[in-house]
Amino acid sequence: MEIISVVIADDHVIFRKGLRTILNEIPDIKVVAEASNGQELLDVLKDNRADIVLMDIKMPVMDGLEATEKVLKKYPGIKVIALTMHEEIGYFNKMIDAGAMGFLLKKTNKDELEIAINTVMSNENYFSQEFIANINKHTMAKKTSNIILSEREHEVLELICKGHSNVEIAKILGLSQRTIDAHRGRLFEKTGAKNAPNLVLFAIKNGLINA
Amino acid sequence: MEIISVVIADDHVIFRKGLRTILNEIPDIKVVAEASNGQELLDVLKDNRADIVLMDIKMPVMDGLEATEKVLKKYPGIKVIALTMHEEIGYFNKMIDAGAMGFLLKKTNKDELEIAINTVMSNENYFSQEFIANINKHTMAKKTSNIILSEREHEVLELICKGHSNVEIAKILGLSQRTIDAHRGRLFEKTGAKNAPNLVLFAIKNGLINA
DNA sequence: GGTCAATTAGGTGAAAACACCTAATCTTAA
DNA sequence: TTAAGATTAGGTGTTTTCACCTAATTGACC
Repeated sequence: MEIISVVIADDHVIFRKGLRTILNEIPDIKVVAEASNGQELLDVLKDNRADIVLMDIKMPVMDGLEATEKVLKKYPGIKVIALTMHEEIGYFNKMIDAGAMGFLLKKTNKDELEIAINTVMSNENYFSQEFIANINKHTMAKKTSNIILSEREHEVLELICKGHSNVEIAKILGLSQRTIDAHRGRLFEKTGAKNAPNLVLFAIKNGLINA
Repeated sequence: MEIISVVIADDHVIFRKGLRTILNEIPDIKVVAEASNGQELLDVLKDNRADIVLMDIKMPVMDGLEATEKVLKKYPGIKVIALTMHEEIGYFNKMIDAGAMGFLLKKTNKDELEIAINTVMSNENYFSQEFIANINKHTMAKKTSNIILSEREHEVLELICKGHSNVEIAKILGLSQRTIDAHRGRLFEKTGAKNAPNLVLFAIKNGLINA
């Protein structure tokens, strides 16, 4: 069995230390480098061969989404496992599109880390149980992933999230209230939401607006 | 100089490991125990003398707020330092009331940890720079930090965020619609929101609900 | 050239939200 | 013990939301 080289990308030094400590307890796994954001990750990968990147999503300078795309473009052999907080579940599809092969919650443990790393090393996807549970809940309820909003709908959604009424939005966009009403209705249809708060949550979960 | 005994309370094992690793690198500091929630913390304190508790706020079973109150009631000599994510800034005042003497962001480092621990050991408060900066930003913008919601208000807010109507919330809580209406009105007053979407954003920005 | 989706906009009407008011009860703190 | 805040609930009335319709225009795609 060969040694598996892991690079950690996370902006919290405490979390990196903890992850490194735990991973180094696992035989055949070695943490070769750490990075505190996507840009740093690209830099350290120039000097370090890596099999796995454990990637946080929210990072300053360059986030995990962009970093995943760039890393996989330059180093297609590297396998990216996303490490996400509960709240960032909305990024699931985006990270899949970017090429991530695994998804773990940050409250994971040594055993799951070992399983996840071994699974993706054999070219299979690994998604944590709790994560799948949440995804299913979302997809069941509102098929989050398939929803594609038009530009106008997106625009209206943003203004709704900011707390503007239909009349206000109409004024801002220079349209009739009835038009905004129609867009809103279509947003409800597409997202499965039944009122404005539902829409706000949807938008935040899917990273459509910055909270 | 005596050895400072530290207990860590956080539900993320990776974070605990990282914190322990970093703290053990500091001379005169020793991590004597870990707990994954408030209840466990109370249990481990029965068998371990502690000078400092590094306390996460969001924890299952018993959160950091309740745990801080109970710990300080039983062991008034212990100093609690809150370790918080960016989003939990809204709990600042509550933790102060509960008796926390320090506040650190989870993206802190070894040097700041050392300073914070030494500061509270000499009976002074320690609040991280970024934390103070954020508090100010919020207070400037909308006095976020001063806003303290009552239990009921918090409960109603959560249900509003989930997209429930007043009638539904009334049914869920077994109250009159008018009562929910009153609570909602008070939420508007306190938060400065003017409609439900505003409330949802407020709640998410202050970590009051999990998106 | 015809179909499809997006964008625009209107009518109607029920339901919900939101504003502004009073007021009783209860707990907690000064 | 009084004052303050939390929780409860009602009255009244305006505004907004949301549902369910139709329908014209535009641009894209096959």
